[in-house]
Amino acid sequence: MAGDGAERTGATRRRGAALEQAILRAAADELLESGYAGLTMDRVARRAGTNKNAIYRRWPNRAALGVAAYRQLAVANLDPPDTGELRGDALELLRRANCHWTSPLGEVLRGLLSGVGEEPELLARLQEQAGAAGTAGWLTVLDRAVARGQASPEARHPRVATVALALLRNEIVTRGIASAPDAVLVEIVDEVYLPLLRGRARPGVG
Amino acid sequence: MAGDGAERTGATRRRGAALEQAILRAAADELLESGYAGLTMDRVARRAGTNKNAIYRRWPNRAALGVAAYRQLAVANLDPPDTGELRGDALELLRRANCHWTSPLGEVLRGLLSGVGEEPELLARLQEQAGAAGTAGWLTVLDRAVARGQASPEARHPRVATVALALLRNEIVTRGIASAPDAVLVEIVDEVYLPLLRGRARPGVG
DNA sequence: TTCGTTAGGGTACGCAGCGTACCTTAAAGC
DNA sequence: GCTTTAAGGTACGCTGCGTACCCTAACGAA
Repeated sequence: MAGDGAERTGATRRRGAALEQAILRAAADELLESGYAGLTMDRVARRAGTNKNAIYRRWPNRAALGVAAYRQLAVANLDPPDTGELRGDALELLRRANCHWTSPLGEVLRGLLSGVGEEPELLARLQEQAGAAGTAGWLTVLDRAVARGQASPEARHPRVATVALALLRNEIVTRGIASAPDAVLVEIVDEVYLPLLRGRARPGVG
Repeated sequence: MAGDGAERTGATRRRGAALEQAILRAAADELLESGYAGLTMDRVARRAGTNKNAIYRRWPNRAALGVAAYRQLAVANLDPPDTGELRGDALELLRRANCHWTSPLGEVLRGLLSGVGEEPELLARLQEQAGAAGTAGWLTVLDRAVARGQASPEARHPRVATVALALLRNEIVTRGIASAPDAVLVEIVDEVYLPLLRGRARPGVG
C-alpha cells in the first residue's frame, strides 16, 4: 500500500499532474489511516515522497487538501434497492446510509465535517458529493412506489423524499455517535417517513 | 464585562469556587468575543487574572473548558408560542431556532460542535442542554393543538414532534450556513411537518 | 499565634503542527 | 545547450496546548 511514495528514492523527478496525484493518494491514505485529525502536512509530504512546498503550491491549507483527498475516496453509489415495497426500500436505503457512517470512509467524512469548521465553501464541496448522491436514490425509490400505487405523486418532493436521511443524519450528528441502532431506523421509517407520505397523499384534506 | 479579571491586581488571592467562577466567566466572555476557535488557554488565564495551572487543575483540556463555559451562557428558554393555530406555533418555534443559530450564542455552539470533534462525551453534554430545551417546546405546542382538535393524540411522539427542528438543523449543518432562509422554514412546515401530522392522524389507514 | 498543608501565581519549557522563505537542482521547452 | 519553470531540501517563525518547578498566600489545626 502507498508504494508510490516509499520507493521513490532515486527515481526521476515527478511534475504536474503526476505529482499532484501522488500527493492526493498519499493524503487519502493518511485520511484512511489516521482520519482528518491525524492528517498532517509533513506526513503527507513524506508519504508522497515530496515536501510541503509542492502541497502548498496546490492547496492553500490543510482543510482544502483534506477535502480534495476525500474526493479520491468517494465511491460510486450503488443502485437503489428494489424490494417491491416502499417500506423495505426505505429501510434498506437508511441502513446503507447508516453503515456508511460507520465505515472508515464515513469516519473520515465525520472528521472532515467537524474539522473543516469555519469554511462553508469546503463544506459545500463535501456535501455536493455526499448529499447529492443520497437524494437520487430516494427519488428513484419513491418513483417506483408511485408507479406501484403505494405513494401519491405529491410525495415526489426533494425535501420530503430525503426526510428519513435527514433525520438519521441529525441523530448521528446530535448524539455524536458513529451509527444509529437499527430500532431508530425502523422508528424513523414507521413513525415519520411512511406517515408523512400518507399525509401528503391527500393534498386537499385539512 | 469581564471587570473581574482586569482589576484583580493587588487584591486578595481567590480560591476554590470563587476562582472557578472567575475562570468560567472569563472563558465564557472569550467564547462570545472570539468563538471557540479563538478560545485559548493563555488568554482565558490572563483574562481571569490567573494562570493556566488553575485551569488545568479543574478541566483536562481546552474542549472541556469550552463546554463548561458554554453552560454559563446557556439561557433559559422562552415560553413556547401560542398563536392559536398549529401552523403559526410551529413556524414561530422554527424561526426562533433559526435565529438562535445566527446569534452570537449559536455561533459559539456551532464552533463548539465542530471543535469538540472526537469527544462524544462532551458532545452529549452539549446536546443535553441545547437539545432537551427544544423538545419541550414542541411537545407543548403539539399538546395545545391536540386540545384544539387540530392534531390527533398520535402526533405526540418525541421524534415526530421535533421533526421540523431536526430538518432545520440538518439544513444548517449540511449547508454550513448560519441560518436558513425563511422560505425554507415555511417549506419545512407546510411540505413536511403538517402533512406528517395529518398522516399520523389516521393510525389504521394504509 | 504559630506552623504545616493546601492551592494559587509566575514562569519557562517541550512539543507538535501550520505556513513561509530561500536556495539548490532537475525537468521541459526553445 | 540555455533559459525558464517547478520540484526538493531544509530551516525557521509562530501559535497554542499541556507540563514542570518553584515560590507564596490563604486556611486550618494545634
